[in-house]
Amino acid sequence: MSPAPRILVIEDNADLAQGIAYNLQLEGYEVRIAPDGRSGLDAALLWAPDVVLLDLMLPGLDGFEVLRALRAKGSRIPVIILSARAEEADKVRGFRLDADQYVTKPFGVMELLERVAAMLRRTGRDARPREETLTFGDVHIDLARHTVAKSGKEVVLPPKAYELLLALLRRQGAVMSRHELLREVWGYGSSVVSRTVDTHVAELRRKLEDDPAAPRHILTVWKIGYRLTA
Amino acid sequence: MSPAPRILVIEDNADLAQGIAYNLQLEGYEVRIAPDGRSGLDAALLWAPDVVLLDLMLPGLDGFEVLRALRAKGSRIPVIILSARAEEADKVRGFRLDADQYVTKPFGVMELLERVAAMLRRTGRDARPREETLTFGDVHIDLARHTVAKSGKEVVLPPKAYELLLALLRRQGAVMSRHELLREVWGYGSSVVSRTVDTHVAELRRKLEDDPAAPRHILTVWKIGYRLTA
DNA sequence: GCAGTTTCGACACAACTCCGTCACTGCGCC
DNA sequence: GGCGCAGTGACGGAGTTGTGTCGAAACTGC
Repeated sequence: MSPAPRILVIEDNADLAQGIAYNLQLEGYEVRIAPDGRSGLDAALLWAPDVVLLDLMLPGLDGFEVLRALRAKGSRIPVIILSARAEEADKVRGFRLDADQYVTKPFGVMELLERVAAMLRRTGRDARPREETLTFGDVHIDLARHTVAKSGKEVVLPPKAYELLLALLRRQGAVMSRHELLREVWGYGSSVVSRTVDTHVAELRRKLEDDPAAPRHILTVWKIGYRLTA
Repeated sequence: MSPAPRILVIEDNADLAQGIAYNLQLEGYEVRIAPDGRSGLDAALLWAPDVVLLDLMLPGLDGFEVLRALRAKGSRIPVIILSARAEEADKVRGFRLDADQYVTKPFGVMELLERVAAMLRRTGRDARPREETLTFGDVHIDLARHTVAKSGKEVVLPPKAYELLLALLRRQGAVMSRHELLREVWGYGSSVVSRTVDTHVAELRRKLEDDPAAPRHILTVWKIGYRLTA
């Protein structure tokens, strides 16, 4: 097995960084955290990560400066910018400095993982003997092609439903509360409270269960949330 | 073994806080109590707990303000709100401020412990070599999946029965009075007096004992309460 | 502007909780 | 050892709570 892809997270908010790192590690990546621009830049140059997640608002050297310095040194490491500001100006500025992705906070973990995976696929660094396809029951999910098939027949899932499915699948077997799912898929700080999750779960059941009324894989756990089992 | 997860309890009711702290310590957590909003906020920022339990009605700085201040400082520590008010408005307000859980009083200790454990599991801070599965006889309980299985076959337990089972299991071997069980599972101040506990015990026996009429694990201790043995 | 998607409230329904009643069992007292 | 008393087990129905479903409104990307 070749070495795990390395992800550098440059983010000053320790809790957020930990959360991201944890989820990346779950995926089998090697993760390092840099709490400020200076150490982030050093790590990016010395540790040779395969992807950099870069917060824009950093103490000292800010994200833009880190990115500029990085490119000035000739590094072409793929950079995914994490930003609280959704402003167009920032986005343009980011891409001009050759950022590869731009994710605005709050973002869902699933979205981030998807982008990282896509990035690694693109650069060919994802050498892990990684299953590109997940399975439960007679449902197959092709991560690279972003498609879902039930007993060989392709099923079209809209973005939210797809991410919800991945979130449930990632914790295969474990219960996840509605709120937890909201955080993973919809992003932290999401204030959605109502039947939203249920609606999407219903959609998944409708499209993926043999008998949506008596689900065998996507199960509800009373007072707790949902659970997916193979 | 890595350091125990740290739990900060911000709660002005000393008895309640002590009770919660005691039970959390039993689980192996390091616990600190803050009796008001100001000291709670300080502790949350300086002591760096892994989870914060936050009462809403506090002297001085109230719970909402603490949470807001905490988030404003960029902290993303998971917060579980403890509230006497069950009103929807509060709940929405709490989630909007990015609370992670919302538990309304009166709550059972088991429920709280479950939520804390789930929270730590999610953030990956729970590095203790923690059993994810409990066993007695041919019954297995998977905490992460929130499922119970008897000789391999899954048994569906409603929330209260599940919590009751956990409560009994936690004190494996020791007798627990009905009153004690009420406090643990149903919450302090619970004034339930009648056959409630018995009913749920009966349900557990019905679903988990080979011969519910001659229980071998969930035993009655006359005039005292119940006891669970392996 | 349109088609597909997402959100969200309303309502019906299902699951669960609780508690009273009654029968029964274990225990002590005579 | 029988008798009465308290405590427990079993049962079922009323009430509560949480979930599934549906449809309309808001939104998004093209």
